[in-house]
Amino acid sequence: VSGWILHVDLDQFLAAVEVLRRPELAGRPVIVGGDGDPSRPRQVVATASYEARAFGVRSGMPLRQAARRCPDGVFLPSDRPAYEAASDEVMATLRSLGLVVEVWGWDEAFVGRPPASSDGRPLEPEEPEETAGRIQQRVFEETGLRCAVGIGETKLQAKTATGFAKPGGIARLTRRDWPATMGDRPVTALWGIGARTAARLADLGVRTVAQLAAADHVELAHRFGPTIGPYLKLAGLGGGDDTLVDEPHVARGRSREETFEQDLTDRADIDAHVGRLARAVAASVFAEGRRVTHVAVKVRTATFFTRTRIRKLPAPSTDAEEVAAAALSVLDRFELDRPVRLLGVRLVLELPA
DNA sequence: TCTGGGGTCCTAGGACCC
DNA sequence: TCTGGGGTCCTAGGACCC
Repeated sequence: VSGWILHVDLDQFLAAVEVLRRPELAGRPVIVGGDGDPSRPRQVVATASYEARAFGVRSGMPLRQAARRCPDGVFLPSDRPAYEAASDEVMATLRSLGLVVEVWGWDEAFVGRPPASSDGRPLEPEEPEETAGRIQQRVFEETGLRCAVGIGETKLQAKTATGFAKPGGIARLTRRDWPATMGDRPVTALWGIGARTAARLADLGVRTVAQLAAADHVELAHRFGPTIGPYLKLAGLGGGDDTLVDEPHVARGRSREETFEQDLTDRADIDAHVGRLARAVAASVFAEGRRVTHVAVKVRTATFFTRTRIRKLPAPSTDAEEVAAAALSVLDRFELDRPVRLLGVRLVLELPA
């Protein structure tokens, strides 16, 4: 692409989709997550509308806690197919504007203007804010959804700028104003740096973005490895990837996991659930013509102790019964002597030639 | 009022071979 | 018998993101 990278992020995506099909919910605190019943445990908030966030409801919060904070909230079950359909519509709208689109999850995309239109004519130069405005207008017209747009020279700058644009605005962040805008912020303000990495950086005396930008890259490589180490310093400088890949994403794996409302203690139950999960994931990948190379099983006990084991199949498989049998054999390698809270099956997929 | 589900990528260490 | 590297494959776990 030429020039700018834009990052498009849909506002309160799941809640917005729900309000679209139930307009009477507009302006009300809407909380999407689990099966929508906040009286049941072991479910969390997927997305809260801004009205609900005003009550302190956040993503990842247990639904029961959300219900306490926001007793008049409208609790709705998570409806994946609806969100996938809405997401597809948004991405199609972005492409219809002649933009290069790299999809980044349900509710995000990096986009850029190609150097020439599809008929080969060079495009007129345009200020990125103008492009951003057209994106917001068209996405709203076509889908009824609002989005924030960040503008930068790299993906990191654009994505960071989006944080300043929410909700519904446009913001630009460049190499030039990066130090003044980001320098004093904690390193966790950077995409890809979480609490763990921040704690390890703090051991080196690095707490702010400016300190990270000035850190010794040899020391970072030594402490964090040859890939992550150099990336950290680059992130401190606001640099990094500035290319867009508009090929459709090819999934590396697919998984299904389930937290049980009541812990499982009976081995026959555990086997039955693992078999069921394995067959379900296998069916969904075989429906897309993919082959399975590895089968992984995840077990979380009542104490939240979580372990994963994985086995490579002798040859790539398209046989659901073989996958289920492999999952059960992997399960056999666990010591199942504690009540089980969660079971999961993940399949690693062969990359298409 | 304990802690979802679905992903991706990276690193470390052991096994094994030359 | 001991010792050394390098390289690849495999699994487990860590970390992060939406």
